Amino acid sequence: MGRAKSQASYLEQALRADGVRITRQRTALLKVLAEAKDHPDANELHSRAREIDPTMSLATVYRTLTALEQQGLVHRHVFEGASARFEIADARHHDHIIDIDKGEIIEFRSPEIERLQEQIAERHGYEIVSHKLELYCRKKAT
Amino acid sequence: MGRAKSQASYLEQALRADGVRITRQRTALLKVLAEAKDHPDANELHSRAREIDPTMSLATVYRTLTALEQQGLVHRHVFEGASARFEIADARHHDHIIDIDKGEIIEFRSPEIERLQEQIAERHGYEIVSHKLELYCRKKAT
DNA sequence: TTTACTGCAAATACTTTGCAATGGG
DNA sequence: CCCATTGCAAAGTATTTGCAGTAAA
Repeated sequence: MGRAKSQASYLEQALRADGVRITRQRTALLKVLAEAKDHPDANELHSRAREIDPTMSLATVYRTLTALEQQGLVHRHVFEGASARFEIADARHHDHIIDIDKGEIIEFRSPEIERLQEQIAERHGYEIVSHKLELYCRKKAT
Repeated sequence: MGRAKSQASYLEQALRADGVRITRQRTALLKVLAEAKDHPDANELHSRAREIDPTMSLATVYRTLTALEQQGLVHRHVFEGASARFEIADARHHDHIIDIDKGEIIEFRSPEIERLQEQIAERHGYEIVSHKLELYCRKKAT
């Protein structure tokens, strides 16, 4: 819980530094984001934030998320056939396994794949600005 | 051109085999798909097909694409912040580099990365049903 | 002839935006 | 006190769908 709290205040600092005002609604959303262990969508974040501040509107959730995303503080993931999901930007980049039955998201990291990606881009005369690797999976029968 | 023509009639065969009727509109769309060297979206396919059959509606484009996708004959790609793009399903799987300045799409293949993906899924107790690897790139300054 | 397919317009689903009121700094 | 931010409702996008008419096979 210390983790979540400090993460939230870190985000506030970062926003404030950019001349952004910390409102009641934003404090609530940041708290919800910092405490989320899953990858909630805007609607889910709205419900959770409403429990802290019932005046919070969905529009504000979207506006704040967009702002946070533009500062690079939050990542927006658009998985197949679903609405966008959000998570606090982590220092260490990771990709996702999507459990197509349960909708669960599992994070993973593969420096080895990243290296290969760089090589491929290089080979085509490009430099990677961002990338997306998603594995749509099903639990193994076994 | 022979390539495109035979590809189109192959798709017709495959559809027909499934009890799907080959209409004037569908013939036009299949032709357009087979001739496309890029990755057009529904709207673009609609414009191109209209030149062959002006009665073609956007709804029919979407309906036919959905049908083709369900038969596995066409792939739908949803790149960041853009509408879905379609291409005839290729025998050999490939992933994409997206030129974020020009919007161009470059295809590439990496059996090495595929192998690593399998390992990762395996390690988490999953089997991959499908995956998506997209490199959002910018031409190198050199 | 049968019934899958079509165009059209309306419906979705998610996200963004205009506006007047509110409140953070 | 000023202007960024808010809630609300309306507007956007991209895609899907209901319906009555049309046309493959």
